[in-house]
Amino acid sequence: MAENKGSERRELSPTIKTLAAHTGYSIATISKALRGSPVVAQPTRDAIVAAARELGYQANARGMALRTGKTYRAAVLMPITSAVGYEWDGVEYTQILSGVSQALEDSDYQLSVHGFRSFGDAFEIARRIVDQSAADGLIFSDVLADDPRIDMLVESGFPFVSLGRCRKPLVYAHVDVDNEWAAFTATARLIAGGHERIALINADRRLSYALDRIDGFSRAFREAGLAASMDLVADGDLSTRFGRDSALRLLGLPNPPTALVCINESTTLGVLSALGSLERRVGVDVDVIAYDDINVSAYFTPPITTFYQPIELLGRKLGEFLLRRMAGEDPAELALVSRPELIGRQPDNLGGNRR
Amino acid sequence: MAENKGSERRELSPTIKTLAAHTGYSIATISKALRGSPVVAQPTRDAIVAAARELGYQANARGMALRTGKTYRAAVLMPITSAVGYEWDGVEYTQILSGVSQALEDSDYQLSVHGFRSFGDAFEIARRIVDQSAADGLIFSDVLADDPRIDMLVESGFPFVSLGRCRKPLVYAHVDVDNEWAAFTATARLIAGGHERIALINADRRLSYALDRIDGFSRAFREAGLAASMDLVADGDLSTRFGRDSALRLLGLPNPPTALVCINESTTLGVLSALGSLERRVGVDVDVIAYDDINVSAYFTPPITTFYQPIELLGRKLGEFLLRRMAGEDPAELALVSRPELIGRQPDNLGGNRR
DNA sequence: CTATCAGATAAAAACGTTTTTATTCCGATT
DNA sequence: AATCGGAATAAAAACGTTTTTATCTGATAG
Repeated sequence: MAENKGSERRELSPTIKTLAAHTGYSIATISKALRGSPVVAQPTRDAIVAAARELGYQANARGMALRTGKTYRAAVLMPITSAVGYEWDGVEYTQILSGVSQALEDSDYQLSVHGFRSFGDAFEIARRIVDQSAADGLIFSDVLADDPRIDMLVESGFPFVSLGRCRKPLVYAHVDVDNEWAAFTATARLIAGGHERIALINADRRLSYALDRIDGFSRAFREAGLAASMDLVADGDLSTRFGRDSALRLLGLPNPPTALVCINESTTLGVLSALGSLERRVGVDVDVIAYDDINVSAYFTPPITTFYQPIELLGRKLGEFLLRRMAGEDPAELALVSRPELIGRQPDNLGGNRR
Repeated sequence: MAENKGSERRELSPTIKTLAAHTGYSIATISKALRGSPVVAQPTRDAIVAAARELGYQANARGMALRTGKTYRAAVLMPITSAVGYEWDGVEYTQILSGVSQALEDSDYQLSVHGFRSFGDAFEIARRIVDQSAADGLIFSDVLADDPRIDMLVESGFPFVSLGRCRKPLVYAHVDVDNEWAAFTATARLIAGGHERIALINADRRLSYALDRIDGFSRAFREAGLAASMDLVADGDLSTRFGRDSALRLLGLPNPPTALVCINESTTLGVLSALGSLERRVGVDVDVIAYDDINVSAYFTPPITTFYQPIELLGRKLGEFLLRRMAGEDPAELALVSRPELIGRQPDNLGGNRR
C-alpha cells in the first residue's frame, strides 16, 4: 500500500520540494540556486543542479507564473477571414509566425495567437491582453495611420512590437518596410520606361502603409514633372478577387493604365488572371510590378518584376525585438525599416510594338 | 499616505479577496458562487455575481492554472521552413489557424503555436507538451503513415485531434480529407478523357496522405484495366520549385505524361510555370488537375480543374473536436473524413489536336 | 429537551514557485 | 571572552485560486 503510493509519487513530475527532500536543502535555496542567485555557495549550487538534472526537474510554469505575475507568453494578433474566396488573405502570416516562432525558440516564451476579424476587434483583444496580462508582450501588424492600439500600449508601457508604423510621432519598437520608397521606386521605374498612366492596386486607405505607398507613388510623378494618375488608384482588401476586379475595371476605362503596381502577390495573381481574360500580355501590352509577399512571383507566367520582402526575416526581427523589449530594453533602440530588393524580371518599359 | 495606498489598491485588478471584502462572504463562497456550485444559496450567488460585475472582476488565469493544473491552452504544431524559396510552404496554415481560432473563440482556451522543423522535432515538441502539461490539448497535421506522436498521445490519454490519419488501427479524434477517393477520382477523370500516361506530383512518401493518394491513383488504373504509370509518380516537398522541377523532368522523359495530378496549389503553380517555359498549354497540350488548398486555382491562367478542400472549415472542426475531447468526450465519436468537391474548369480530355 | 441532520457559509489547506525575513555558524575584532 | 559581521542557509509569507474540511444555525425527529 505504502509502496504503491511511493511508486505513484514517482510518476508525478518532481517539484522543488522533491529536490529539497533529495538534496537536504530548503526550497528557498533550491530556487535561488536554479535561478542563479549569487548568494548560494558554489558547491551547493553544483549539487542542486546535479540533482535537478538527475531527477529531470523542470520548473512548473504555472507556479512561476502565479508568483511572478508573468505568463511567459508572447501574443500575436492575426487577421482572420472566414469569407469564402478570400483564402489567400493573410497568407503571409505563416511566414510571420514562422519567424516569430524561430526567434522565441531559445527563450522561455511561448507563442500565442489571437485571431481578429476587424480593426475594432483587434483593439479589444489587445486591450484584454493588457488588462488581464494574458501575455507578457504583443506583436501585431496592419497598423492604421492612427492606430488606437499603439496609443493604448505606449501609454500603459506594455511591451510590444508592431509590423508597421503609425503616423503619430510616438516612440515604440517596430519593424517596417520602406513602403514609400518602394512605391516611389516602382513607379519611377515605370515612368522611366515611358509609362504615364500607371495604376496602383492598393490596400485599405486606413492602413498606414497604404498611405505610404500613395505618397511614394505621387512623389515619383512629381519628381518626373508629371501629373500623377490618382484616378487609377484602387483600394480594397488584399484578395485575389479584388486584384482581378480592379484590373478589369481599370483596363476598361476610356483612358486605361499601361502599367500596374500591385500591393501583394494575391492581388497580382488576380491582375494576371484579368489580363489573361482580356488577352493582354504582361511585358507586351501592359507592365506589372508587384510586392512579393510569399516569393512566388518568379513562377508566375510570365515572371514579373517584384520587390522582395523577406517577410520571415521581418518576423524573426519582430520576435527578437519583443524579447529585448520584454527584457526592458529602450524601445527607441528597437526599430528596423527595411528596403525591399527590386528583382527585375521584365524590362518594364514601353516596347517598340506598343502605343 | 494611507489614502495614497488606498488609491494604489484601486488600480490593481480585483481578486477574489477584494470581492470577499466587498460582499462580506468568504473567498470559498465567492469561488463556488462564480463557478456555479449548487451548494451556495441563490440570493448569495446573485449578490456575489452582481458585485463581481460591478467591480469588473476577472478570475486570474494564473491562480486557476496553478490550482487546477490546467493551462487553458490548446497547442497547434506548425511546420516552419526558413529556406529561401519555400515561402509558400505551409501557407495553408493560416487557414487552419484561422479555423481553430474561430472554434476556440467562445471558449476559455487560448491558442498557442509551436513551430517545428522536422518530423523528429514535432515529436519532441509534442512530448514536451504532454510531459510538462504545457497545454490541455494538441492539434497537428502532417501525419505519418506510422506516426509516433499518435502512439504516444493515445497511450498517455492526452487530448488531441490530428488533421490526417495514420495507418495503424488506433482510436483517436481526427479530421481528414478522403485522399484516396480524391486521387482516384482525379485519375479516373483523366483516364476517361483518354489519358494513359498520367503523372502524380506527390508529397513525401512517409506522409500518410501521400500513400493514400498513390492508392487512389493506382486503383483508378486498375479499375480501368490499365497499367498505372508508377514511373510518373514524383515525391518531394510541397514547394513551387519542386512542382516546376518535377514537371520539367517528367515532360522531358522519352515517354512523357499527357496529364498531371498535383498535390497542392503551390506545386501546381510550379507546374504551370514549367509548362509556360516549355510553351505547352494547359487544356491543349497537357491536362492538369490539382488540390486546392488556398482556393486560388480559379485565378490561374488558364483556370484548372481542382478538388476544393474547405481547409478553414477543417480547421474549425479540429478546434471543435479538441474542445469536445478536452471536455472528456469519447474520441471514437470525433471523426470527420470529408470528400473534397471536384470543380471542373477544363474538359480534361484529349482534344482533337492531340496525340 | 436533546441529539441529529441538512443547509449554508467559513476556515484551512493545497497547488509550486519566488522573495523577504530569520536563523545559524564561524571567524575576526574589541 | 564577549560581541560583531557576514556568509550561508532555512523559514515563512505571498501570489490567486479551488477544494476539502470545519463550523454554525435552525429545524426535525426521537
